[in-house]
This record gives sequence, C-alpha cells and structure tokens, in this order.
Amino acid sequence: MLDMSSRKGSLTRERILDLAEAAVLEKGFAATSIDELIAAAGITKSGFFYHFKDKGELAVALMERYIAHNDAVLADIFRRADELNEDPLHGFLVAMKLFAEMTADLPSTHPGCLVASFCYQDRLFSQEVRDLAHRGVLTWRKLFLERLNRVAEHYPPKIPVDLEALADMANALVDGGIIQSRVMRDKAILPQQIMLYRDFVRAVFLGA
Amino acid sequence: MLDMSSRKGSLTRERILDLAEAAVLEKGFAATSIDELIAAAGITKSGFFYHFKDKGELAVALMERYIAHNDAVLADIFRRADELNEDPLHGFLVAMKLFAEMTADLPSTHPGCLVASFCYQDRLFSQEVRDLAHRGVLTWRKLFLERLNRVAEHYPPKIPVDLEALADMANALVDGGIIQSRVMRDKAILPQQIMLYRDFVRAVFLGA
DNA sequence: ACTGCAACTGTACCTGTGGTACAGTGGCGT
DNA sequence: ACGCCACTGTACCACAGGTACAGTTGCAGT
Repeated sequence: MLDMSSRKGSLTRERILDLAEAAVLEKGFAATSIDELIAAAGITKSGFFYHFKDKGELAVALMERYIAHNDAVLADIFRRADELNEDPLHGFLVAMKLFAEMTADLPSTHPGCLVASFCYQDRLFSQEVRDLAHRGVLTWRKLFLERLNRVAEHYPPKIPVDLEALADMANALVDGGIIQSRVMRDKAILPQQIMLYRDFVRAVFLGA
Repeated sequence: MLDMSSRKGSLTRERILDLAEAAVLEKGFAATSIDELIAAAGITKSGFFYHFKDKGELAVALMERYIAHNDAVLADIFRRADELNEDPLHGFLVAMKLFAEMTADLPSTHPGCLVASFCYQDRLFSQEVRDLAHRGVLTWRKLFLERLNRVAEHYPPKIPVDLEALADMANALVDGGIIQSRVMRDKAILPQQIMLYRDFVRAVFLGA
C-alpha cells in the first residue's frame, strides 16, 4: 500500500516543528531550548531525540520544511495569477497584488523568514542548512527571473535594469519588509513594500 | 577639564563591543558567550562585569553604538553628496551611488545589520533594546523622507507613491540585500539592490 | 496469539554558561 | 601620599543543554 506519511504520519514530529519554528523566529535558534519544546509538545526529552538525533537535525528539518512551504506558496500565487490573466506582465502584476494582499490579511505581523533568521546565526548550523538556505534563495530568484524574462520578451524594458537583480529585489524587499514590520510593530509595512516593488516592475516595463 | 571619553577612554570596553558585535552577527546573541568574548579580548570575567553589569547591558550598549554609527554613516553620505550637488534629486541620486560604492568597496560581504539580527531574537532583549531598534529605523525613515519631500517639491512625482513607504524601502532593501549577500555569499548583491533603489527613485521623479 | 517495529518513556549523568561575591592590585592624576 | 579607575584572581553555584541507553506501549501484519 502506498501511504504518503510513513505509517501513522507521526504528527508529533510536525507538532515539534511547528513549535520550534515559532520559537526560533521569536528568540533565535540558540535560545530555543529543547526542554521548552518538549514541555509545549507534551513529550519527553527522549521523544524529541527519537525524531531528531540532535539539535542540528532539527535545524535541517525546519529549514527543509520552511523552504518547501515557501516555494509552494509562491508557486500557488503565480498559478492563481495566471488563471486570472493571460498577459505575462499583467499576470506578474496581479501576482504581486495577491502576494501583498496575502501578507496584509495575516492576523498580526508576518511571523518571520527562517532564512533571514538563520543567516544571522550562520555559525551554529551545518553546511547542509546553509546550502538549503542558498537553494531557497536561488529558487525564488529562478521563479521571478523566469517570469520577468517572459515579460521582457513582450515589453521591452523602458528602464535598463539587470533582470536577475530585479528578481532578487523581490526577495530582498520581502525579507527587509518583514524586519521593518517587526521592528516598527506595523504589519502594513510589508504589503506596502511589495506594492512598491510592483510599481517599480510596472515602471520598468511600461514606463512611468 | 572636559574630557569626552571618561578618563583614559576605556578602550577595553570598545574592544569588547567590537568583538561582541562581530560574534553576534555571526552566531546570534544567545550563542555568543561571555567566556568567548573575554578570551578574545584578553581580559577576565571580572573585567567584563566591571564594564557591563550583565549580558543585557551589553546588548543595550551594542545597539546604542550600532545605531549611532549607522546614523553617522548615512548622514555623512548625504553630506558628501550635497557638497557635490545642489539639486535635491541629483543630490539624492549621487548619495545612493556613494552608498552603493561604499558597500561594494567592503573587503568581503557586509558584516550585517544588528537591527535585523536582533529583530529575530526579540524576546531575549529588554524593552530598552527594542526601543533603540525602533528609533534607529525611525531615524532612517526620517532622513530619507526629508530628502524625498524636498525632491518632490521640485519634481512632481511621475509615479504616484507614498513617500514614507519609499523612504522605508531604502532600509528594507539594505537589510534584505545584506541577507541575500550573506546567504548567496555574493557581496555584489547589496550594492546592486541599492542601485536598483536609485533607479526606482529616479523613475518616480523623472519618469522612465 | 505471536512477532516486530514505530514511537515513545525513564533515569542517570556530564558540561558549559551565566552569574555572584569579594578581596586584591597596578598605575595615573592631583 | 592619597584615591580611584580599571581591572585581576579565586571560588563558587544553579541550571539548561545535551548524551546515552535500556525499557515500554500499542498497533499492523500474518
């Protein structure tokens, strides 16, 4: 029989990851204690080490799950935008609108970006975690760059920009927007910045 | 007599702060141990606690110093740009060019932004540290917004944007650019993003 | 009913770190 | 000569993070 989640699915592992992700984004990885996680999850220390052989493996699992989820969310946004629009530029602009709305609809400020969090705690992690973060950023770059290239074929840029840098700009602005939203305790900043990015992309391809 | 730095200036304290800042930006605050700092500084634990009554006070001192330094750097860039140019828009564009060049000239990737680092370790710090970060972001917003308002008086915007959001965009892009530079191990990304911001500001006020 | 494995629990133990307490000292300014 | 700034040295403690490993429970398949 094919069962997709190994036996009964081990939802305990997922629960640990949920708790760990939230804690790490609030206090950092080093300050997130295993004792704290197992208390919240209602298991014992041994239970934790059954799922993760050490804290490093927790970091890997957190990153893997986060990257996969992030990629899926972005792909979904672009897919929904494509359904609403044929033209590559307007599809892109609609996607950015959807993205901004999604972040604006969050109940409080965005919980944070694990890649950004981990990048300031670099030396705590294995090469594997750093490689995961690297691939995560590369995936975003690729997803945006593909779209921007397709747009550029139909709309010759009015402002000469490196499209790869323009692709990276989205990621940079999201990470930076999250940081500002958190520091300023103003959840409106992130969606605002995404909309500004949208304005810029429109200006690049359509002019002011 | 007026001496500006309390007696002989206590350069030990500065050395601790230098070491702590570098360590915190690499591993995070919680993972930076006092033992490690005193070993690197060549002092004893007692020496450390003479300067900082606890670790929390170290965090406050780090943030204060970082914010002050950051503000000074930005103010200097704008001042130098003003010397080269009278027009508010071109002064701003020159400043962004100088900024990009400054970050490009760093020997390796940018060491990182303490505000960004601390924002993902929020719960470790006192309200005082959070307030410092808050004020740091506010100062950047204010510095950029003043300039942008002056520009807008002479150049009616061709693209309708919220100037406060446009001011915040600089900060967001710098923080995001640093993160991407670190994760991708490519120091060119940060200056590239600053130059993209410059392109956007020019497009806003001059059109594509 | 028996076997086997996933998913845990229980107990014991070691280390490193943060932090306290306090007495002592070298050198410089006045 | 006096004082005080900027430390050093020694001793100590509580506790969290982390390791190790043997034992237990419950469900699945045959």
